[in-house]
Amino acid sequence: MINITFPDGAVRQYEQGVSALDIAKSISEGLARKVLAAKVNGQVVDASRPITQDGTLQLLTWVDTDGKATMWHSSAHLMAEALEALYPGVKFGNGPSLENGGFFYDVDLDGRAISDEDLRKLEVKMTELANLNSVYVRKDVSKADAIKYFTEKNDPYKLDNLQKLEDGNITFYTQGNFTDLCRGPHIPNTGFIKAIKLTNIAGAYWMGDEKNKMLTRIYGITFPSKKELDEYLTLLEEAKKRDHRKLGKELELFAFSEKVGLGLPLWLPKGAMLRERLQNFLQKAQIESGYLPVVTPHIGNKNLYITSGHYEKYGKDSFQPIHTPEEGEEFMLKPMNCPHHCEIYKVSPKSYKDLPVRFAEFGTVYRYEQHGELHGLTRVRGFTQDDAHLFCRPDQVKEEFCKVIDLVLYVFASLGFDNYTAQISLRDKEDRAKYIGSDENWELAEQAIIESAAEKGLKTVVEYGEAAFYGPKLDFMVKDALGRKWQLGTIQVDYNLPERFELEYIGADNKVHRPVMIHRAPFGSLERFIAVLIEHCAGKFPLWLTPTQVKILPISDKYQAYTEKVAELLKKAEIRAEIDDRSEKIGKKIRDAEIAKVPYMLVLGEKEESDGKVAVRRQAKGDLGAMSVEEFVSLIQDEVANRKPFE
RNA sequence: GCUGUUGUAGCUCAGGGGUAGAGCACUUCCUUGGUAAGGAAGAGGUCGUGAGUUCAAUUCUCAUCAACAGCUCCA
Repeated sequence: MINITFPDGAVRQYEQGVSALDIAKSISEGLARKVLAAKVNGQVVDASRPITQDGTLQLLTWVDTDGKATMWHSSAHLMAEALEALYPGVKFGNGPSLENGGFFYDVDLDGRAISDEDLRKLEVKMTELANLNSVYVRKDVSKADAIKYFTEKNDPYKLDNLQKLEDGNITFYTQGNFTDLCRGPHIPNTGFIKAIKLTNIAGAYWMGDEKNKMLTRIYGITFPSKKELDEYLTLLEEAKKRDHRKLGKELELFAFSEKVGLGLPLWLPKGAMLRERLQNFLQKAQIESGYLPVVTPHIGNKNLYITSGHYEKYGKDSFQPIHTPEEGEEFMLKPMNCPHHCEIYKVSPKSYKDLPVRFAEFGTVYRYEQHGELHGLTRVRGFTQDDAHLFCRPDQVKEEFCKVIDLVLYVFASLGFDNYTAQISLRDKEDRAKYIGSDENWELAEQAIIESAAEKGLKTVVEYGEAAFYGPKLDFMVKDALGRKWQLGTIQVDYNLPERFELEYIGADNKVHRPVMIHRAPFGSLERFIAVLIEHCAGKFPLWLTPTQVKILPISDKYQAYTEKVAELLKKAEIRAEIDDRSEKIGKKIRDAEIAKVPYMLVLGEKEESDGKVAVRRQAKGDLGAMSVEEFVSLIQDEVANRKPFE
């Protein structure tokens, strides 16, 4: 007999070799019908796997993240089975479940194109196969047998995968007529898959390497019932409504023009003013924290970037140099502010007493981003970084770094961003050739980041290979409406550029020393930050940022004089108000203001004029009743001063 | 850059080998209406661009540009 400990702490005895499914059945048949997989001693396994020794057990159902992931992974196998039935000879790459929900399978269709119509046929086939309740059967195989199987099947990708696996550690899973190389686990049988939606088709390089063949990637998602699928589809629709590209157009914040150029955003008046408020907000905080504003030009001599190393690394990803007609000198559109700031540092000799110095600039930079990468405001070719470079003594690095973390967290908190991930981005463990500088300096920089993050009690994840070429980073990652991850704030410790630019200061020992540089940008770029902000608040900006704070809605033009008087009072109180004096009914004016997501509406008619009041309506909430203009002004000013989120 | 999809009015979209349509927005007129759409009339498009097939192309074919989804990249 073995002892099984349940999540609630209860311990029960079972016969050795009992499966999670058996245990579920012993509790209730109903539960057994819902079990997708099991977590035994913290490891997710098939519910049918025999348990041979004492341990903890958690039965995984649809409510568990691991349960969902298992179901989606099994769905990928189901799709593969359907593909093989419809397209004999199809070759399979990898088919995992996805963190954001669903699964994909990369397949080689041998040049055949697949259309949306084909996806519908594939869904039908999958449903047909799912209804057969085929059991997912696990089988240990030797490497030789596995190679034989896929050689006969003529599947080079599976053979590729097999190469990396060790003998004795290889399993096949078979359901119905389909067998796959897979470590599992899987759901008990295909019957659990009740609702299927194949969402889209895209290309993907084999093993993620652009030198390899591009396979067809088919995305899908499945659910244990039709109802859940419908809910998912509704949620997707809602997410699309938050898309900053859609809202940016609707709210007249920014636009793009083919004539101006790809990835070069045009800020419309409302967007530009919002941007400026954001900029002023941060500038104020920075000045309070001892930053010194600097301004540098939009172009710089190519030699500047050769010195920094950016030219060698990113020359191809920059706009090509501009040549001066007389001297033949080469100038580049500024892709980074740091080299300029290094030169500012060098303008005057520095003493250890001068440090740290903190140069801040809302610097607009230009990068030749790959055509296919351009995406709304999140990935553009011209953007403004809320950049600053801190030059400090080695003994000051940690303190300065911690202060920057505080600033980033202050910015995020002020805007109600709480779903971020703090990511420590380190060097690639294998490929060190991508980076400049000595191992010693890298280790110092990495240590400084890790220690500072720990000191601030930040919950972090470590990602290897995500560092900048000159140093490691602490990145603040946020997801957009459609679940895509973007880097916003970033803090980087850099021992390398000071060396390349030969930056110096005179120490207390009267000797020459090298400062350490911290690169940092709490927003990252204003463009990307605003994009994420738009999606975060679904276009309903906090009152302190929103372009139009108040819409004044007279009932009819009889109240024009009173309307103008109210507008004048609001203007004096620095409240951004607009009058809707169209010859429309009040219902229409309200509807339009609601759709424009204007936070406050003032309805002005006979009653208000005679009482000297305003009838206040809050967007999405409705009538708040009448109050005096003074009361309304202090209501607004209070909300602005506290930087309340819109709700 | 790669793979796939799309490209019709300011916006959202329908249509289809015989040179175009809806709703919203816009303009004018009527209406002066109390918390999410009052009525009427009007204006607006060489159907992304270029070439080919055809008596005829916005519709079919090819190329090109752009947008979208994903991959690769991201100082």
